[in-house]
Amino acid sequence: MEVAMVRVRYAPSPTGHIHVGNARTAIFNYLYARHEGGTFIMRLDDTDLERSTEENIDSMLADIRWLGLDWDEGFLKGGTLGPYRETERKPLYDAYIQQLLDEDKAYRCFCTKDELEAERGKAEAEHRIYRYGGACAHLSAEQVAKNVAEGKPYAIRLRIPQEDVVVHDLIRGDVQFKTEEFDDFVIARQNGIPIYNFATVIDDALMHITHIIRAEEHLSNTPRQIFIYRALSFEVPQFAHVSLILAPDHSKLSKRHGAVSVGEYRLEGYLPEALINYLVLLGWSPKDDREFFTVDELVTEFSLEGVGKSGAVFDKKKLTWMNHMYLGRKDAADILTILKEDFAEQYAATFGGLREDKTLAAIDLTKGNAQVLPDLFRLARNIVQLDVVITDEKSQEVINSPEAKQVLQYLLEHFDAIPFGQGDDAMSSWVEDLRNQIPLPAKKLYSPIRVALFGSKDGPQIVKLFLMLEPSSIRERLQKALAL
RNA sequence: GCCCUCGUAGUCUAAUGGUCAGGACACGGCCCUUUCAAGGCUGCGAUAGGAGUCCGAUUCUCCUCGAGGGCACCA
Repeated sequence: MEVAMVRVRYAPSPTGHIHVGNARTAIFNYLYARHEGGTFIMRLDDTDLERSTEENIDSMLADIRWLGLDWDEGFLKGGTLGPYRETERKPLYDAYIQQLLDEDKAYRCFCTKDELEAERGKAEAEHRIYRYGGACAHLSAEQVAKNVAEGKPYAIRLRIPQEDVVVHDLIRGDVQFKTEEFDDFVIARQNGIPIYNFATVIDDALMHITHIIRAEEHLSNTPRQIFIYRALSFEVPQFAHVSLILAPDHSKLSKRHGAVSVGEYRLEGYLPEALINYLVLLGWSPKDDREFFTVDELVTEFSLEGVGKSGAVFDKKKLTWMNHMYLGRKDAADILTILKEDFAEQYAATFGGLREDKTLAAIDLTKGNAQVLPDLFRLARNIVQLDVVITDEKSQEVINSPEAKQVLQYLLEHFDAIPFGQGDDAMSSWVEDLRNQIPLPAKKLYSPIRVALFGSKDGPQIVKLFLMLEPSSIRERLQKALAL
C-alpha cells in the first residue's frame, strides 16, 4: 500500500505584513512538510478585495521569503491543482454549490436580513439559543422557481444532518460537538460569493491537503467544515490546531503592544534565524533542554507531538536575548551584507566610503555587544570615525577623573613604547605590563583608556582596540580625551 | 448567553501515579576577565482552588475559578 504523501498549506489573507502568530503557523507547516518529505503549498485567501492589494501581497511574500520559507507549489510557483488564488477559483465554488443544490444537500434561502434579525432577536428575548428557523428549508420546487423568477435574492444554506461531530485533532485529541449547536448555515451569500468556511474546504479538498495545521481560532468552525466535506463526499483531512500567541497581558497581540509583524522585526534589526528559533519555541519543544536550532535541525526534530496546547505569551526580551546570541556568532561579512541591504541609510552614514576590511573588523569587534543590528552603528562608529563620541554619563565621569588624566598622560609620554605592528602577543603583554607601570587598580587603569579610544567604559578588550586602530588615531584620541 | 480549548514560577517550557518538579529568559549574588557581553556556579520563584479515586496525585475523575477562542450573508 502506498503511503499518502503529506501535503500542507499556508493560506494567508494578504492584508499586509505577516503577524508573528501567522508566521509561526507558516513555520510549523513548513517544518512539518519538510520533516515528512511532503509538499508545502502557498495559497492566497484574497477574497477580501479591499485589503488584498498587490502591495500587501508583496510585503507578505517579502516576509515569507525573508524567513526562508520556500514553498513547493502554489502562488507564483504553479502546480497542477491551481489556480492558487481564491479570487480565481469562483467557478469551482459555483460548481460545487450547484452540485449540493442538485443533490438537495443545500437549499436557497430567501429570508431577508430583517427577517433573520427579527428571528434572532426573538430567540434572544426568550433566552433560547438562536438557530435558523428553517423557513426556507422545505419550500416546494414550484415556490423556489417562482421566487427565483421574481428575482428574489437568495443565499445558499447547507442542510446539517442530525449527528454529532468529532474533530480528531492531532494536538488536542478528539473534540466533541453536539448536533444542536449547529443550524443550516450559509455557504454562499446573496451575491453568490461563498463564505470562507466553504471556500477553504473546497480549496483544501481539491488541493489534496492532508494535514491542516492552523490556529486554534478555527477549531470551533471545524465541525461546520466537516459537514461540507461530508456533503461533498470529500475525504476529511487531519487537523492540528495550534494555540494562539498572546500579548503580555494575555490579550490578543496588537499594535499597541509594539511590533507584531515579521516586517517590523526585520526593520528593528532582528535576524530571521533568531525569529524563527524563538517563534518555534513558542508552542513547540524538543523533549530535552536544547534551545538553539538551525532550520535544518528543526526540520529533523519537528513533530506535531511536540506542540503544546496552551497559549503562549510573546516575550520580546527573550527574543532579543536570542537575537543577541545569534548576532555574536554570525560572520561579520554576513552581517555587513544585511546592513547594506536593510539599513542602507545608516550604513552610508556610519561606514560610507570606508575600506571594507576596516568595516568588517569594526563589526567583528563589536557584534558581541549588539542586541539588534542597528546597535552596530552606534557601537562601531567610534571605531571607524575620527572623532569619538562619549556614549553615556558614567563613561564621561570616568574620563573626567584625575586617574584618567594620569593614565592618558602616561600613555602619551610613553607612546613610542607601544608595540605597534609586533603582533598580538606583544601587545597583550604590553597592556598587561601597564599595571606595573601605573600603580592603579585595574579598573581605574583600563576604563579611561577604553573611554578615550572607544567612547565607552564597556566594550571591546583594550588589546583589541590597540591592535585595530591606527597608531596615529590612537595618539589623537588620547590627546583629545586628555584635553576634555 | 451557548459551545470549544487551555491552566507547571513574571514569561517560554520539560517531566512523573512515588527521588530535591528539570532547563531557558528576566531579576539578585559569586567566579572568570582590563570593562561589558559571553561562559561557569548560585539565589529567588511554579504544579490556579476544592473535592474524589489511590497506600500515595502535579499526573486520573468531577466541580469551581481564571484566561483565550468560536457562535455572521468576516476571513
